[in-house]
Amino acid sequence: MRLSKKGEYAVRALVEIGFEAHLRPNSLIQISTVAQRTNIPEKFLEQILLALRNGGVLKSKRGVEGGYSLAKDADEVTLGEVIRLLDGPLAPIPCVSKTSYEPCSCPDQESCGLHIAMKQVRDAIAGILDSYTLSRLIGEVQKHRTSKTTEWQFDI
Amino acid sequence: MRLSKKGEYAVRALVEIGFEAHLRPNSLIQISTVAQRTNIPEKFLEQILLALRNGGVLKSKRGVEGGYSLAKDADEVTLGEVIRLLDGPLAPIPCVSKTSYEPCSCPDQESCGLHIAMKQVRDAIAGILDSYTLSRLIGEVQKHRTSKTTEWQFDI
DNA sequence: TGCATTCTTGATAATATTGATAGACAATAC
DNA sequence: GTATTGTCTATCAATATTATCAAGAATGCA
Repeated sequence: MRLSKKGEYAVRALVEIGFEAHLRPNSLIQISTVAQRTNIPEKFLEQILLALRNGGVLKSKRGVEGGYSLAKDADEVTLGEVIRLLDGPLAPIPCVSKTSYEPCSCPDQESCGLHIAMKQVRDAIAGILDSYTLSRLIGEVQKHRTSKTTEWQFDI
Repeated sequence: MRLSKKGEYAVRALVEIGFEAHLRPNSLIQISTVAQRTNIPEKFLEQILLALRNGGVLKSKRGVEGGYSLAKDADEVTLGEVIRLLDGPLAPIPCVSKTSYEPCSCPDQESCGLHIAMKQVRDAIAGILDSYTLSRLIGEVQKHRTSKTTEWQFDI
């Protein structure tokens, strides 16, 4: 029942990118900067940001002064969307997935107890993650950061 | 965010064992029988049942007429307990796990957006699975089975 | 133009996890 | 004492995960 590092890094990087956009609208942020601030291996982060770009969450610009920025407003990006992009379906087992259903090996799905229970789990997870927007996340982070350390604000 | 085959098989096997106990109290059921009824590879199932036994969910008896049965009442076994035994913590990331916490690599956990969100996911998953008893599951399965096919009852 | 910068792409390596199999061993009932 | 059934340990193949490398392509600027 684990989120992969990819999914974890994706969310943390997005928060950083979204936070930057919040501080300096229309600015771009480089992979290397995000990697430094988040402790994510740079080359690995590269792949992740690319996936987010291809998934329509980020947009990018190459060359000097290039970098990444959000492709849409932060309140149109959900955690569910991000995690699905990097980690695939949210459902604990494929036979309860809405977005990518696959039958399981049990003799009869209708009477399969696991199926019945996991449908509820799936709905709970999707309910939380699909309604959790990046902007909400950034808001929470901001609250913590600004209340805790002031010098941080100048550190950027 | 996936449940492993081990976890999946464990639940399905337990339902089968519990169902048997419900039909014939004090009876034992053999690995091979469970394997046949559930389509689970027998030798793999062996390991799983062993883990459940060592975890206190099942008890066993060797030799002729031996087999497995529940070690406690079906309404004292929860899905959360079973899945933790086979798959480890329910938490999507270790830094929000209550049963086996581990710090993550993010610069500051308190202000980590992922942390904040995943705590909610963890609570939702645990809330469902830790209150979902085996007896409830068996009840659901029984409803489906008896309402759907009658011949099945004699098939055992 | 040429050059530095930055993202893009594909390949590859290292490691961990998963799913599964094999075989020797121990207990039980008859 | 023998057939049956669970116990335990080792091992394996396949796959997924995590991460790195290197060559390439776009961009801006001198």
